[in-house]
Amino acid sequence: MTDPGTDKREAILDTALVLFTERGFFGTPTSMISKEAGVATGTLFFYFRTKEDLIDTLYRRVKSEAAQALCRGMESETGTKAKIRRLGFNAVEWGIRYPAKMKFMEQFAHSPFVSTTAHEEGMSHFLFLQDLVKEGILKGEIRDLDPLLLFCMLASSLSGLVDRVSLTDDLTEREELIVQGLDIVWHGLSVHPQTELTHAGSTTKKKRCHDYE
Amino acid sequence: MTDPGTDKREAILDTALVLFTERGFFGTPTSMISKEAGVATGTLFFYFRTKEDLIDTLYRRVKSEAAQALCRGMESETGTKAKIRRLGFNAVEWGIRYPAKMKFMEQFAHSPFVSTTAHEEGMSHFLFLQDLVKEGILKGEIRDLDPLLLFCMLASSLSGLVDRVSLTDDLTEREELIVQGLDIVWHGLSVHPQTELTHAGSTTKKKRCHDYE
Amino acid sequence: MTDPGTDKREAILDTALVLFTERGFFGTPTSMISKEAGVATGTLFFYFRTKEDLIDTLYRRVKSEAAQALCRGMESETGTKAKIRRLGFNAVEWGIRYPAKMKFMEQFAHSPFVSTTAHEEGMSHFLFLQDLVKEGILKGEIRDLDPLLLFCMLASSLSGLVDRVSLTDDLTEREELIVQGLDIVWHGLSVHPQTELTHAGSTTKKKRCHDYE
Amino acid sequence: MTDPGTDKREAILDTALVLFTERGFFGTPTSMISKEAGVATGTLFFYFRTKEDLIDTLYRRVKSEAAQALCRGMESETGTKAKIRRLGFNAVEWGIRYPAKMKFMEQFAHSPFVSTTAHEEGMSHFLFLQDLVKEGILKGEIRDLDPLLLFCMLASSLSGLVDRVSLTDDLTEREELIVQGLDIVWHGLSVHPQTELTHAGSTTKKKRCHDYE
DNA sequence: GATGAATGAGGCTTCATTCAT
DNA sequence: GATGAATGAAGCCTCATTCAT
Repeated sequence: MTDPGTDKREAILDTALVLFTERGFFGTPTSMISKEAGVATGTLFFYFRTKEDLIDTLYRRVKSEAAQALCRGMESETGTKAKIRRLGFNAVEWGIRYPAKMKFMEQFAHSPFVSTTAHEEGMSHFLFLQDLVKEGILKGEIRDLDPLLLFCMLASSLSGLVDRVSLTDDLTEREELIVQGLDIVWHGLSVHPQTELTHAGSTTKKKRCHDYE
Repeated sequence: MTDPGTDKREAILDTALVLFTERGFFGTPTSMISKEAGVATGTLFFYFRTKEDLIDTLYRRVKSEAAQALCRGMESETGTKAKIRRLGFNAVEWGIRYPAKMKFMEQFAHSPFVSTTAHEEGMSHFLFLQDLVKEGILKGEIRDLDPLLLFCMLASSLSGLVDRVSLTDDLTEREELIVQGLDIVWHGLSVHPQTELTHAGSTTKKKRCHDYE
Repeated sequence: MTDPGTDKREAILDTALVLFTERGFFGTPTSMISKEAGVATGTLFFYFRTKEDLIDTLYRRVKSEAAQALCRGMESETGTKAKIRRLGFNAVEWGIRYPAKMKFMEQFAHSPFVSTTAHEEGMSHFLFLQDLVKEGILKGEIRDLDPLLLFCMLASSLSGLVDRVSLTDDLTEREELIVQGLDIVWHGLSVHPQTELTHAGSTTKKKRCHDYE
Repeated sequence: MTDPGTDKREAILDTALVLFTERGFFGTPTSMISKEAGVATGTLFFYFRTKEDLIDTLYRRVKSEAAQALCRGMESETGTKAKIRRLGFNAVEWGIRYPAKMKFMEQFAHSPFVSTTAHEEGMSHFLFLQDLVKEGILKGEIRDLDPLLLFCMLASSLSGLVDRVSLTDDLTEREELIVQGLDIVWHGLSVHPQTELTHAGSTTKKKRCHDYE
């Protein structure tokens, strides 16, 4: 059913992702990757010219996948607030569901082992976020500050939110934290933070969700 | 004046800090450290039992130094807002002034090469931030949300701010960005964000600064 | 026209010859040979059991070809002097025309990668040279010295001559050098070197050539 | 007595020389060299940056040593004939005494593993031979042919002579062959080959030697 | 006949660490 | 305290060869 020629390549990529995040780039011998992936040492170097080529490919793939996850359902949202909320939910959901990929992105975001071109390509997937910010400013919904600053703080805040949410396994608590976190984010960025969430501490999820709409 | 026997130790630590941030832990051979520091290979292992011992020592030192920098002038501030503002300024200033140390902290914050005890010791220096948040909540100045969430988002936001500020060399622009960034942070966390900055895009720095006081 | 099944075999042999001389035996991966020859990796091992089998086949072929080139027109020459002159011209001409093959022979003449049997077979093609020397001795035209010594010095001298001639691209100069070189050789070997070339530096080719006849 | 720090370096060089000539450059793993030399793998790379650095060093050393051996006693000889005779004896003697070094020079004379600068440096040691040839031409003792040609053929002839002499272990036969070979060389190069050796086949060594003087 | 993905032993080199001086 | 030659385990990568298609 699956392309047999691609199976090993995929196995290597999957294994490498986990090992790299657990042990770092230099901490993970290629021999360990191939052994864990169930292939021969040579096979790894058949699909990837070098160890760096492997991490580069991995980086591009994860970045692109993350960007796509962030966009999910975005087009059906209308206002900037709704879009940011959707973005935040997507981000947190993805970060929680794929902790290894999340960690991988954080760890290698500024890594010298990832080539400059891969870094740039990875960054390009997220340009739509800057557009989102700029659009919000034009619409008068987001404060008229440096767009790049808004983008940086939006991104880092979401990352901090994922960190916090990851600390608990309770789904209800998670939901609660996400709502709180996104509210903080929106308060920080928006022009009219008066329309803030007032029942942050409540447990009636449904209701809170309406506040966003 | 200085203990001559400690000079070499210091030289090793200073050199290692720079090299580790530039090239990573595994990317920096101990031989390179000793050569750059102007000592023999054996000397490094006289002062530090292993390479990991060296990075551990470095980590403790930088973390402690960073924490101290964050606190500077904190005791003279009264309100929570003022304290957070002071904290933000301190953070950005330190991050800009010691980019190597900043990068070191980011890079090794979750590194497996730093021992667990060193990580814990490093973390303990920043507990006062959580106290600050809790105190703000009690005083009704910070929103009554999960304190750990507030802490995480405060920390990550400041980190994002430093990232953005580091992208420019223009001192005036930096000042502007810091003011904007801290304003966003405060808006996100505070109970009454109505007292917001309204002329963010203006060039009248002085005035904006007064808004904070 | 040509057997399509043999085309690939020939392509492999041709490519291998060039690559082996350019890069040596160990410096030339079989994968490089097959790629340059435009065939798959497996194909090479269909025609040649091992890499050593390939070089063995190559060695036999080149040696045999070289021997044949040396003999060209030999039967029509009568005296020993004329035969040696013809031999010399043939040798230099072949060495100049097929530098890759020449280099190949020099390089693998004592190589352990070529099997002993191939070496012996290759050597056998040149036994006629020893016969030539012995015949010359019997006829009183070549000095009565150790025949094997005469053979060794004849061969090495011709090799040195090719080396020198290869250094220039000018055809006239080449011709001149060949004549001079063969004269030196003949002076060294012959019983009556009194009939020597006297106008070595002149440019009147034709005349000098007559001296040989 | 001997410098202990240089012992290992020398052991590596000596071992490498033998192994390289026996098995070729690529056929000799560095691990084999270090094991045979009785040092650790790392030690080889402490003294030589790379495997190529090792062969380069070896090449320079052997070439320089060979050149020096060729010159031995040269200054006390007066005529060109005597000098060439001395040269020939020196060459053969050295080639016989150090067959590994001889083979090394032959094998790597055109090797791509030896750097261009090492090749040039090696060649420079033998420039005096060209001067010798030119001087002989000026004195009217050597034929007025292309000096570079004379040099090439002198060198290759001596090499062929060593090859032949190496085939026997009998000292008397060797002496005989050397005398014969040098006579052939001199006949080839000299202006007046009439003064040739006439008793080449005789066994009275002493006498033959006088013929040269 | 022909292909090329897959194998795994083995090569070159690095580097943390030791220890005699 | 300080040195640096010496060690050898381990890492990245190559490549001759096989085999299912």
